Amino acid sequence: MGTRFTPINPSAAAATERADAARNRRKVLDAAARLFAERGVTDVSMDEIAEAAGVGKGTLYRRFGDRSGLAMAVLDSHDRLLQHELLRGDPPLGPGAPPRERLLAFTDAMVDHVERLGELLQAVGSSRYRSSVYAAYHLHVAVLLRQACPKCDAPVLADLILAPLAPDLYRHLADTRGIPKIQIAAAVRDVVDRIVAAEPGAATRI
Amino acid sequence: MGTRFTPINPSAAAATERADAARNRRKVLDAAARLFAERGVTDVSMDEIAEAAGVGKGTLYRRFGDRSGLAMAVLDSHDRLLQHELLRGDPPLGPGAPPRERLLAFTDAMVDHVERLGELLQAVGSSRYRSSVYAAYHLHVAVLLRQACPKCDAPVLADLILAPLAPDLYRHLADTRGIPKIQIAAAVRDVVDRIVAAEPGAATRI
DNA sequence: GCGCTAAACGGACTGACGTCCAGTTGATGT
DNA sequence: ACATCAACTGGACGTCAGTCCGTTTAGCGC
Repeated sequence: MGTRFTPINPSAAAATERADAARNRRKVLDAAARLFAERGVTDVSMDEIAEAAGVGKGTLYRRFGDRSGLAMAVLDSHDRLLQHELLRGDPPLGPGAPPRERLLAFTDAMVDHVERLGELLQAVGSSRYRSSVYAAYHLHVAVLLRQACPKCDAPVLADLILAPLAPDLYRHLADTRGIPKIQIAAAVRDVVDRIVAAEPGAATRI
Repeated sequence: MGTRFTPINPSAAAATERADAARNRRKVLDAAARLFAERGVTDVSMDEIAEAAGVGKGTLYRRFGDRSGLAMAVLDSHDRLLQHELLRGDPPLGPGAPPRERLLAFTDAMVDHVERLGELLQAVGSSRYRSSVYAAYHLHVAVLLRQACPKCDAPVLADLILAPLAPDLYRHLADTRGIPKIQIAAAVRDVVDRIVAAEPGAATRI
């Protein structure tokens, strides 16, 4: 009687996914991405997405849990791309550069990410913190921090470094306060730089 | 035909507030505070609050705009208390201590604040950034930053310092990850310290 | 005291999220 | 091929946030 399948982790479904289920998942993701792009994330209802995808509401909710989960699934491909850059891309974003440079490249990339996808990220809301995507970014920062700043409390500090990149704050700064992206990115760089710079000789470690 | 009164700023109502309106405002705030405390913020519906307060739903929404606005109004007294400490309390939280010490005292106080009121703050959500309360905290930090770190981009940096104190993140760290409050507070202090410490001779300015 | 009017009141109404369950269908073993 | 069953499907339904508008009332000038 418990959960029969726990559709927890959405996009990359488990090994054996029934053909119709896979088809419907794609249809929903495509319809959602299209509607979100056309009319803005907040102005599209779940019913409309189900309708546009040609599936019932039950299906939609079964696969994606809730609105937040659907938003996460739509984001997934973008996040994978960025994760790929972090793990296998060219330095300084990818491996090979000193940790400080990689951290700075990472924050720049994240500012970009949030700039482009802020609306979707806002739709995800606080459940993002419990997602594997967030965990991956967190791990990335924590590992670099441990190298660049061995005495730091890297696991917690990593969250604090990610905090300024929260979509709510970013959109407040960019949209409401009208601060240009460059200036925000520079300020974030500055914070990271100051955190890491306190550690002497941290810049030459490859 | 426009907005007839713009009940924008809630709690401390404009000079001339009709007696029945004031009475109802109190009744709603009291009922909301009680229900929130008894059963948790997320488990109380707006209808229940209206019912418990003995007013109609229209009244509730007229005065507070939406759920977020009501949460902000309930928070207001707590925020006033903290603001009072910042402006007129004893050092290092209040005036008289060097800016670095005041900043550290402020972040400690905010961690406390979020620890106690996190649920309500989460109910407020991202509209908090547009509130006068946030503006006040922001100003406080920005002013101290300008003293402690003249070359910094204080206006933006102030937001970045406030970001780690976002209730979503705090509750994730504290509740989901189980990190003790002391450790979180220490990490936040550490960040601020590193931002400010880069500025030589900033610690002796009163 | 007595109308007058702007402001406040309250509950019916709308639309959206998320649940539930009875019916359907794709995969698997024989 | 076919039976079997777990997994999937879809739309009716419940709940709740937020809106609308006809009714009521507090404050005010006379």
